[in-house]
Amino acid sequence: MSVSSKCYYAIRAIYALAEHTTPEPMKIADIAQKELIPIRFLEVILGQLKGGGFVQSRRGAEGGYRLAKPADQITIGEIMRYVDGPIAPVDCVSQSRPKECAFHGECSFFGFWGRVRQAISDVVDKTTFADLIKENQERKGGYVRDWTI
Amino acid sequence: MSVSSKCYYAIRAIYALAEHTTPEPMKIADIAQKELIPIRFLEVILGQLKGGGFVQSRRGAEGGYRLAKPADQITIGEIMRYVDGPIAPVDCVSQSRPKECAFHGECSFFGFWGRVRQAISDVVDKTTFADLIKENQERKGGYVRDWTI
DNA sequence: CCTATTTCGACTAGAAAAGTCAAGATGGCT
DNA sequence: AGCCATCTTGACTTTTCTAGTCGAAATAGG
Repeated sequence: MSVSSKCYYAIRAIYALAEHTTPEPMKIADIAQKELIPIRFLEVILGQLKGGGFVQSRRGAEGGYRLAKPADQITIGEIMRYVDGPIAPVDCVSQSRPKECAFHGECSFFGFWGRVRQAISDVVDKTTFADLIKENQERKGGYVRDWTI
Repeated sequence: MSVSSKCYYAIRAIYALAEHTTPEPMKIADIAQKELIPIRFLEVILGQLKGGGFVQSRRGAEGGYRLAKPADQITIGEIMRYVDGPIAPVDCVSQSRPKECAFHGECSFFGFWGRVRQAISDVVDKTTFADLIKENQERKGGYVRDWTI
């Protein structure tokens, strides 16, 4: 029941990009340093995330990465699914590509595993990176400036 | 985020023993056949479960395994933890043996992973094997005879 | 004593995870 | 145009875990 380190790295990389509000893209080396990710491995991961449409890159000097969409439109669950595959304790209760097990419709555990999967989804699919950033600003600063009118 | 097949086998083995209500112990071969578990692998698993105090064994002819305590006193979560280790998406939020990560108290994800772990625990630690058996009797038979007065 | 059965530890093949590396393509800057 | 920092790609390695397998010993009942 645990997330691969690759997946956690991916999540942290996205988080770093989400916190990086200035317009120029963020360099791989900066992300790696901030989030303590092996730089060569991070290259691989960012390449994958680009393929999934989560980040964009700019080459050349002054190049780097930035988010492809606003942080409040990316959930943690999306990234977990994209990097680690379906979120399901056993294959037969996967939402996206359920796999029939040997017990077909007569499995005594189908309902149970379904409830486990739902419990996880309820957390990870309802949390966006914007939510996390806000949560941490509150925790650190004690308050968050609210710009809404 | 998935359970090892060893762990799922262990859960199914316990379930088979819980359903086996006659007094004599149940043979490994019978459990293996009923739950579709490779018999040699099941030997390994039952040995481990015995070490954890979940099952008892009797050797020799007419030997076999039986539960060490009633089915309503064994939760799925216990078995999962015993076989697969702590139930936690990342090591730092494990209840039993949390492992400090490189970010110490300043981790932006600590709260989030904690909520994920809690969501899972809320399901697996509150479901006993007796609950599962009852659920399946209701599903199959349409009703369950209630022997309580 | 004999036999069925459990028990135990060692062993292994294969896959996946985690990370490394080198060489080439690209784009901004001077 | 030329330089250089940076991204891009794909192959490669190393380590760890998974999912078993196997053989021999111990044991209990008949």
